[in-house]
Amino acid sequence: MGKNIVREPTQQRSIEKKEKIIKSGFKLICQKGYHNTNTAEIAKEAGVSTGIVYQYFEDKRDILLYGLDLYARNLMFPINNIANKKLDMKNLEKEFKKIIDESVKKHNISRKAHEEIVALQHSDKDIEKIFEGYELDASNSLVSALIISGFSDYKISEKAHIIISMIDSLCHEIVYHKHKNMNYDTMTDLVIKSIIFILNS
Amino acid sequence: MGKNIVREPTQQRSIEKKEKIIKSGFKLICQKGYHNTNTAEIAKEAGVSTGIVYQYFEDKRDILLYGLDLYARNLMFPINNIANKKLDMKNLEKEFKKIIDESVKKHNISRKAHEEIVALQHSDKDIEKIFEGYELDASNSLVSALIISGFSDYKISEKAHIIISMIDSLCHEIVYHKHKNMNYDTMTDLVIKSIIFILNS
Amino acid sequence: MGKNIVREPTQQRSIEKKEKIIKSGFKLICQKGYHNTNTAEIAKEAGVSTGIVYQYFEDKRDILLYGLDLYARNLMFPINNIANKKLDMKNLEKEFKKIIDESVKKHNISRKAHEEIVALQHSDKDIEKIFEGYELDASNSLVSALIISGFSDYKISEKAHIIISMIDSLCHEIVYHKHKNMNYDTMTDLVIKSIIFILNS
Amino acid sequence: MGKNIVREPTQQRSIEKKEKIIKSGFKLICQKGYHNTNTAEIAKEAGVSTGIVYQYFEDKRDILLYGLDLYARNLMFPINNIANKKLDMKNLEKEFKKIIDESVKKHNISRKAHEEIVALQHSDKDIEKIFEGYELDASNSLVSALIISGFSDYKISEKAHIIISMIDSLCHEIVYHKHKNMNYDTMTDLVIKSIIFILNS
DNA sequence: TATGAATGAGTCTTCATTCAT
DNA sequence: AATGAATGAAGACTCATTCAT
Repeated sequence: MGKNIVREPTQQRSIEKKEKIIKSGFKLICQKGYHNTNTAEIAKEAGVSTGIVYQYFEDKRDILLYGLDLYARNLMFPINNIANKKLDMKNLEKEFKKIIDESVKKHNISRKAHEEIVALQHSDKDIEKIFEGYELDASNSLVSALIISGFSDYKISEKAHIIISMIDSLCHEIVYHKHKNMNYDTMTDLVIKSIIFILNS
Repeated sequence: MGKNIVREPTQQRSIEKKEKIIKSGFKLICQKGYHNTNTAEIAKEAGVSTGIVYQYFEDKRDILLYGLDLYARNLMFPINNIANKKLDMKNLEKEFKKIIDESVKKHNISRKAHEEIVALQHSDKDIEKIFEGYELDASNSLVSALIISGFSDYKISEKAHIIISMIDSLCHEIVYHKHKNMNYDTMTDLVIKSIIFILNS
Repeated sequence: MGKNIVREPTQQRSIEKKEKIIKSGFKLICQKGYHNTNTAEIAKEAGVSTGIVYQYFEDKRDILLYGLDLYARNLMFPINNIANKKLDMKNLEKEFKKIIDESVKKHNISRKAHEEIVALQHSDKDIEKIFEGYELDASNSLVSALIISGFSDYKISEKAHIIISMIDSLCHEIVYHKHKNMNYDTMTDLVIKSIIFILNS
Repeated sequence: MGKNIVREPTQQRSIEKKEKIIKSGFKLICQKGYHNTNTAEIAKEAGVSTGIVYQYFEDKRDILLYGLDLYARNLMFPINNIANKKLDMKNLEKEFKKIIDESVKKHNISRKAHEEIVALQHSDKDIEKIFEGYELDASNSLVSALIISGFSDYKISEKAHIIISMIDSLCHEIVYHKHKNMNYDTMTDLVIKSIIFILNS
């Protein structure tokens, strides 16, 4: 009967506790998967009792939602950060090298986490919505940066999407380095050249 | 906790029954997710009793493993099919258009299934291994096709990897069409041109 | 997601098991109250595991509902049994004495049970409905018996209702004998005379 | 498990606070049932903190006990009010009509509350005792009124008990009017006549 | 071989009660 | 005296796995 009352913490210590739970929960979920992580573990990891969790969160899923909100955007779509940044057209290679480097740096989320998060999208409509938003933002972000920088908007959505995909794939390869025989510098170089090629198409 | 005795069926009817369970299990897992599918459902879908499942399979996970083995390679990595195929160098655009079209066609696995399978990789070391193998195979497949077709093997692994990523991303976009405002013909065209650019780099 | 599948037992042993659970559950609920009885106890009392309970019943409440259906009508409204019975108009006192005696005998449900059941009505709309039906049946039962026996139907609903209330109160007093100083024969006699007085009003 | 130290408030403000908690608790328990009302809600309704509740009360049940003590007697047994009142023997019908009307008026406690309170009796020995006292008081009350008014004390306890039961049943019927087709004036009339008949038996 | 009833450990969630401040 | 955050035991329910038939 009637939704549980979820307290919105106002005191500093409470806010910290809530964040601790989100952090611990998100960490464990990323490490072991949502279904393999139980609330007791989350509470223990956060150093609180199981009961308190339900004063800050609707339910287990709610913890995840907060976690995504706090950590996922940047981790999953670091390209968002370049919005409204003007690119130096004379040094496009350098510019994209920088973007890729930053993306790799931001991609400091474990491979497991990344895949778990991707997977969670489809078992939950809300999560799916969140991620569609992130993707759209990333795309728009790049589009606006390109237009500000003077690129024509000819086929710009499609170009942006392909570029983001390429950068994303490259980052995954570099960060998770599944294929030991791959030369990442070579790959990066190839990707950057392709991006510039695409932009000039 | 001693290992369950799992019978390896020899009779035709038994073999069919085992395959039916694998098929039903894989189907349901793809549709609803591994954790949202229980063994009773799988048995029911397969038209067998819950008990019999454990005569053919170690446990629930085992059904999935068999399912992946039977169905995942082609569904997840359709590019595997081009191994040892010689490409017509004069009509590379057409050749890659054909590869992409086939990939899209093979990608007829639902988005849910795809994401579920991706997710499962990280909760299970064995599944992860299976998929690394698939990916490697896909890469090797393309590399060998390219070499047979006369391409130099200069940076060939890296190129193949990027190309596969691009085709994969494109397929997802086309098949799941998350972004309604994207023109897929334009995208396909851009991707093909980039691939050729990469190959000629 | 999707209601649990509740099996309707067909085999004799299963039917017995289901009835055992209902019986045990109803017994415990009557003894200790619905909220003070947990599913583990019910299962233990019935000699089954907790899991099996949920193969036969939707949930804990469902056990109660079945229990009411099986046991409550007669226990709570024993007067139902006189439907379509012709009363001997020459010996009305005897007839009602018999009805009261039978009611008392049938009232072999504990006071606790009775009160718990009454209480449950108001926390559950379905249970309330069930009991309204029982009450109505009891009333109709008496009305029809009276009319068959030749009583005029003048104010017959109101009379029947008052009579049933009186018998009910008397039974409770006799069965639960809260008031030690009460002479039940005297009370019964008074009640019977009042009933006849009412019928002749 | 040592008994909680419960402070007996002496200051005016504290006394008011304690009463506020009792009132709020009793109100909520009557509205939603004892088991569906939690201490946090009671505290909130009373405008105090959850912690303070345990300075005034042993436990949750204790609040209820106080509530019953303060509010239940009159609500459940309005006939108590006629104690030591002399009845006008020439206008007995009018007298009992008045008693019934007052009882109905006093019965302005919701049906839910009434049934909840009845239910609580059997899950708790102390509550049971309290109610037995109330009932006895009601009975004695009527007996004394009758004797003062000149009735013989022949079978007087039994008569009083039956009369109280009849009035109680009538009130419930009128107040909760479960049976839509019942004419309450007719019923009241019948009941009064029966009462007088009983008294004259 | 096959059935499907049965098991019981494990999970999420609630809430009376306590305690640091 | 008061607060309300924190505790943790307990309960309903699920489901992979086993077992009697």
